[in-house]
Amino acid sequence: MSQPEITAAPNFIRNMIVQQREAGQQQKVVTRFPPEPNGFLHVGHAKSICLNFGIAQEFGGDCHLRFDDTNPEKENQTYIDAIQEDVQWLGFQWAGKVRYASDYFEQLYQWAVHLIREGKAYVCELNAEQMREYRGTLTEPGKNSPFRERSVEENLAEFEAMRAGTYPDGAKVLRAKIDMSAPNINLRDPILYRIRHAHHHQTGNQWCIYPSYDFTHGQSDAIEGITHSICTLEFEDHRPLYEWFLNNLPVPCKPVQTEFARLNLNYTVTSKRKLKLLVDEGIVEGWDDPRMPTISGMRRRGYTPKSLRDFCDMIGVTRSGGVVDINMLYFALRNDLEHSARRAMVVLNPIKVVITNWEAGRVENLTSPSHPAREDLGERTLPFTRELYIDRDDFMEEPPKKYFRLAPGQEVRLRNAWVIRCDEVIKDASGEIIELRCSHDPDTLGKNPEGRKVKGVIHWVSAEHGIPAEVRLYDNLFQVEAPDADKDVDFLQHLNPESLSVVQAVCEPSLASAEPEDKFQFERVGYFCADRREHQPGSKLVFNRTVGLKDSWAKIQQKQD
RNA sequence: UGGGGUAUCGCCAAGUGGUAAGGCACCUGGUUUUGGUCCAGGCAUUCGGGAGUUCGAAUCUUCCUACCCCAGCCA
Repeated sequence: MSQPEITAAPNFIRNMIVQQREAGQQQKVVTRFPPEPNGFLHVGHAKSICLNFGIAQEFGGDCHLRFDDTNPEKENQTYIDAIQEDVQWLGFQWAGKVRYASDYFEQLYQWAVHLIREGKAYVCELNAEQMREYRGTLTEPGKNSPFRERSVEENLAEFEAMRAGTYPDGAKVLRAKIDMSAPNINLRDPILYRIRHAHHHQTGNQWCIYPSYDFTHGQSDAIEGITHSICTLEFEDHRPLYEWFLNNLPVPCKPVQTEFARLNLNYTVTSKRKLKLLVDEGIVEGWDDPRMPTISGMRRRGYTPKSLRDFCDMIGVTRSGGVVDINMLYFALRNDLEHSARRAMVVLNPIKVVITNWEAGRVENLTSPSHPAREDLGERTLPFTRELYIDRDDFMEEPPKKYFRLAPGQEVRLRNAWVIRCDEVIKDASGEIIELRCSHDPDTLGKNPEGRKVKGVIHWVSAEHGIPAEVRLYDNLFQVEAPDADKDVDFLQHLNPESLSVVQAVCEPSLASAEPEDKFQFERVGYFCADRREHQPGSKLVFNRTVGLKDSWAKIQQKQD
């Protein structure tokens, strides 16, 4: 059986590259994925990763991993390590070594000096508040800084003094001299360098001035020979500035910036600030909490790299900003897991069943394929005994119409085993059902009973052989489609109080040897993944619910209500 | 009210002057020892709105409307 392939549709960026190649303009393709190491990567980054690495792959080019590390106060090595792990886990490998914008600090400094010499940059001593006033507003032009016309010599000396550590944080900045009345605010003499007496994770205490994003990104692209600098829409306004630097500096080449719409997913927040808040406030257990839309969270939840890649292929790449339905993600997930996950029977909410016409002590070792369509996955043994557990959901004392499961006097198929009939319901003093007494039809193993149709099939586990496991049932972290849509309502108000519930389940014995990150379909229930951090084979079993199976019975029930 | 963008089915998205692909979701049937998977079928006389050009427009022109981004010494 082959797995259905989801292939990337052509998009405007790929089309552009194809056209460039046909026109003989751009033979080589070099892209880059440029995260700032100030947080963990999330599903939105996955889209960018798949795009940048995917294009390089498709056109036989390279994709670099470059940390955009120009703000030492917010960045650290933990993020750098996590980001690399995430990219590789997703299935991509960058060309050459990991790169850092900070590798280019000296070159950037020299280029800043070049601009000063050309009379295109100056040291400004306006403080932050004054700077804001001078900048003007969206509708009013700004006005020139009183420091704008300093001499080249003075600017050179001042900039050198900035680098030398002569001034405290915030005292002065280096600005480009462009146009304070430009309708595009980014062109109103943007800041090139600011003073930050901070330790940098890569360059240590070598620098106390740090270049801004705008002064760093395009030039870094040029240094690396990037041909296509792909970024999200909010940087579109920066493109004139990106090009201004490339046009005014002796750079080795001129990369071209192209923007696409970032991913929005309903029931999800994808803002680093908000994700960090969830972590810092202890609302989730960390960046890799299985409820987080971070790549590491999704990994721990049980997503496969392929499911994420498929999802990115499905949603496409455009310039129109929409909101993708999370069901698309779930589809890509289930689609991959359906094919790759081994099957197992696990009872989440056990109720005891006694097979009255089965001798105590008798054990029948039944077997079942680990996957209905993949012999290569082997089979497992399912011991059948007099006492079993089934799920409480699979029994109803007063079943509604179309309920195919177990009910008094009604028959049901035990998956991979016999058909049983419920003869008696045992309750405790409070009226709660504690046991079902059933009889099995010994002539129904591997074949249908004669003369009657048994439609329902339920899963079960031997009470004697079943093994306990902690099962974590995850659901959406937010209960509304757009948690951060309303600026006046804190997005935390929309947290789903039932995003996690923990149950003690009983598993079929084969699960005892599951390794961390092994993925299973608990038949009729959903897909589960042995927890990467806490699951211990043979001793402490911990499974995370990745996503439930589609449940058409639930739909029927809803309609009946 | 300045600048930059975007508008095609509930959602994503092809389409670039020749008469609306596909996927998700949803709905019908069929198969099935998972109410899963799979299979078959259905699901935009219409492309944000108006006017115009044309034999012919989602695609061209024009006017309008809605929404998104920008006033960090963040990226």
